[in-house]
Amino acid sequence: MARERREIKRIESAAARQVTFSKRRRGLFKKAEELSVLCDADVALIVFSSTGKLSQFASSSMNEIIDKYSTHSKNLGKADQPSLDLNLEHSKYANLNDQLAEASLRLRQMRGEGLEGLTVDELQQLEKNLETGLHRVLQTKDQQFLEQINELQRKSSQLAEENMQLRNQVSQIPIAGKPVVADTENVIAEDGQSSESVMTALHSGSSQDNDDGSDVSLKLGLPCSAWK
Amino acid sequence: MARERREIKRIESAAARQVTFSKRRRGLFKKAEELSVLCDADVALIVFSSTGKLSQFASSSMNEIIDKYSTHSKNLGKADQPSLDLNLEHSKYANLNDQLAEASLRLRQMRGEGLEGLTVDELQQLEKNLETGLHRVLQTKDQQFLEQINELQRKSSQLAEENMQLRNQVSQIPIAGKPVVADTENVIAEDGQSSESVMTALHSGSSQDNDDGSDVSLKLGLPCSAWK
DNA sequence: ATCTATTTATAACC
DNA sequence: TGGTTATAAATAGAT
Repeated sequence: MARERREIKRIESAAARQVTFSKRRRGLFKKAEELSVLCDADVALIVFSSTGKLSQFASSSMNEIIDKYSTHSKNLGKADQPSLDLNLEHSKYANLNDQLAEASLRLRQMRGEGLEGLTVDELQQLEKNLETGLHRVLQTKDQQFLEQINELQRKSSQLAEENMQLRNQVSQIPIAGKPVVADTENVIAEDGQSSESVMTALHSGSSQDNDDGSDVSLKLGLPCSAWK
Repeated sequence: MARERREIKRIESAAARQVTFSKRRRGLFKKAEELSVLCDADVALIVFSSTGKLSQFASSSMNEIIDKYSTHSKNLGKADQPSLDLNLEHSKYANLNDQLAEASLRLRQMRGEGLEGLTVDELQQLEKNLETGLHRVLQTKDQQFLEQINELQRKSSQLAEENMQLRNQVSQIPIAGKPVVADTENVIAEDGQSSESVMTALHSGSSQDNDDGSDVSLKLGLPCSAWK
């Protein structure tokens, strides 16, 4: 059931055998439990690895099942007492199961499924919850965008400063020909302007123009993959 | 593992349970044998159907494996029951617990809580889900309002008709004094008008003016508690 | 342990 | 029960 079909025959390599044992054992136990739950069957599974290690599963109690098995061909079906432990475990389990079912139902309803049986009041409550949730999600998203923008802005300022220093250094290298002072001033002016436009976008349209916010990084020449 | 995922939970329909039992039991036994052959393991599998029928598999001899199992159990402690069930119950329990935690987290997030750790992509997915859910909830609510309105309209028409018949009867009772014909005509005209206004509300503002829709029943004199 | 390409198992139908 | 088919799971082999 995989890359290649594997012949059902003893695996010679001890390492491979161990790996397969581990994987298949898990699957076997899972299926044993599923059968017992789905079909209300009593299942007992005992496995000894080739190294002699024991694994076991029993849907109720191993001893109980083995007893039942032993006496099955014989005569008496004796009344076995369900242990206190089992009952307790079962009720805890059932309780958790109920909670999970409840949570799943609510999730489905929030996704807009299974609404048929709801009253108008319930629908309105759901609507309110959804609107609240949506609002908070949008707020959080906005906040993340703002943080990204701030971060990008910080980086760009830093880069601009480094840039200026580098240009200063360059300008001090004696070169025959034209001076570079005018060039440097030009660059500083450009940086100041772009930084200010970012600030503007940040304060005016932050709650609606998030996607436009993403473009800021492009303008700054930083790749999208650098986000988060 | 099929047309649809099936929740691992007791199948209520006896017929379906029987079919699933038969199919899954075959699969389980097949895998038990494969494990024993591939990995040179000693495997014993005992299954009692919900009707009490026994099926078994043992890679060597069932009694031999059971004996080996008993020996192991003794070594691990006299009371073997706790170790068996507890481990299994515990893993089942933990698994359920995980599922519940997952569902709760998602619910919280849909309610807009615990969003701090999410990436922008995750937030946008959440936003999309919320919008879809909200849209479906609104649609369902609208539909219920429409149904209520239709029902109220039907009732009001019926009442109006009864009313007219009653007035007809009343008008035929001989009374000294003024005739009642004019009065009757008046009432009929009023009913026609009110019915038409309901229709108008229904077709024009159904998707936004739901709260106004509730008032229709008040105008018609039906109590809110009669809804649903 | 984690990741895919494949093989199996199997749920819903007949 | 015994097929058929679309899908969900398991898992072999590689990382």
